[in-house]
Amino acid sequence: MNDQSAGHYSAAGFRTPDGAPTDIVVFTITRTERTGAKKALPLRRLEVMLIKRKQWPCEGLWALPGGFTREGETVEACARRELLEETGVADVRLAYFNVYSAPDRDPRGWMISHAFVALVEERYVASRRTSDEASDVRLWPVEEALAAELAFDHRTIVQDALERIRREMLTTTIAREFLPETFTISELYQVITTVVPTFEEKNFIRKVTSTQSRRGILEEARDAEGRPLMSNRYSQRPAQLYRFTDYAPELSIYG
Amino acid sequence: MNDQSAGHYSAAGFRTPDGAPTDIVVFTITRTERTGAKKALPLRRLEVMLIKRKQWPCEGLWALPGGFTREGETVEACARRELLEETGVADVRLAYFNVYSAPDRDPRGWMISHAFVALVEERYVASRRTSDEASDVRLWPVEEALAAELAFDHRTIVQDALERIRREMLTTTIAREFLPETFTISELYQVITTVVPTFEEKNFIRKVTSTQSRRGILEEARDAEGRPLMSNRYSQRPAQLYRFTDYAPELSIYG
DNA sequence: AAAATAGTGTCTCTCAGACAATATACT
DNA sequence: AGTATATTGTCTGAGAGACACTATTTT
Repeated sequence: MNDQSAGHYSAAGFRTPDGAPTDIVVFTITRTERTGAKKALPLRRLEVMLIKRKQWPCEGLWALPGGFTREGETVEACARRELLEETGVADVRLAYFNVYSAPDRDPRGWMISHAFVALVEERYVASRRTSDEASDVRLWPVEEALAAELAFDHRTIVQDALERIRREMLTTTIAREFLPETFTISELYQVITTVVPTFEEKNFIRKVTSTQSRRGILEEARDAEGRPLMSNRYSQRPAQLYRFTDYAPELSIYG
Repeated sequence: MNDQSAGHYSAAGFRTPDGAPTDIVVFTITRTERTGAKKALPLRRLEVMLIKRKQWPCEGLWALPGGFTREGETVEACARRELLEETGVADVRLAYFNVYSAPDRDPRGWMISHAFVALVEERYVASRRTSDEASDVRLWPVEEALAAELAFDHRTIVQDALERIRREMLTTTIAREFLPETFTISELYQVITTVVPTFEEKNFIRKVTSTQSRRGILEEARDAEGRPLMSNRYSQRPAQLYRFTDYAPELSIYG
């Protein structure tokens, strides 16, 4: 029985977990302007935020940010707090996606970990900094992170998170998390293919724009006088700007 | 610090959870043959398995089956074990779907619960029985269960599980979990509408059968000589039997 | 003028959706 | 024969997909 839990029910004297940590997979898309004077879309790359561990166990290995849930807090509150403490990232949307409970996953003992995923614009992670537990915080290209040796079972967690956002990128409007409020169709297409390299739609603009099939997920951006807002930031000819609506399409395999 | 965890790492002396229980939401579709000699589809109803609690806390209230994870077992193994111990249900597919960690969710202390959902044919739950912890085990029509006072936060958990299977019923082929190996289009349609009452497709047979839009999720059942297998169990004119293929369609809002 | 990217016209094929018509077998 | 359910025929309008063409701006 837990000596701090006097007065609490003991589950028939069973041993209880040594902790309920959280791990947060923070994805961002970095943008690198292409060299040369040509107007062109920037290079985009999907990256994941990792911290270098200072302490045993897995000292010196790169790991996901995260830490132990405290009494009186939900696991989501814990994830939010740890993300801020360890990396300085605040005010992001966190989505819970899985639990990791293999008995040998953590040499410190019996740890059942709760994994969250967050998608952020690059500027949100600009404020990242080191902390007591991390000697370094940096963004890793996802493929590199998956090829490296990470602490604990964090490679599996990153892999699972990646599969999750790939599915959601195609079935929900989470692309908006990586985009400014208004954007061109090319930018949207580029974001989607950055996360899901296998995505290919020939007539993307037609599909996403046509009355029926777009199902109203996008609307044209207009100024106060109702004139279409355009952008020629990445192109010669100005492109129409769009924004996501609040509409959430319902998908079905049956019709 | 946990006195049974001598030799284990202590998370800086933080208090640890008092348990990591699991809760399992078992859905089934009951079939009741309609009275009268007419050939007709049976009445189907979505039901959830609940047990009546024998002990404090929430004594006498209906609750989800579940229990505490033991050292050396994953939360999924725990869910499987508890389901067998408490209800006699074995060999079902369990899907993890959420964690419940509100600090006050369990009067016994700090309990972080892991919720699983299972879809089973009615015959799987025929073997249900009572146990040490449950004075009764029975299937509740889902709407009744959601209107009743359930133990802990189990009403919320059932609600979340229901939303989850409603989404999956339309986006995956989980309908197969409620159907025999071969079935008629009418049976499939009935299963879908039982779980998702708002589902309505006028020309369902055309959609699910046509080359393109069915995306190959169904195939006609045939006998050894290649003749189509038919069933007139629920109809005058025999209906073609189908089975699900292994094909998992990929959905997208972008095309 | 040439290049680069945005967007449109147009054609064909298929599907969605509606409804009528036909098929099968029970009462 | 009448009825209940399954399945097909047929028509129309709309979209998917391909590709050539036009538009706008920079170099």
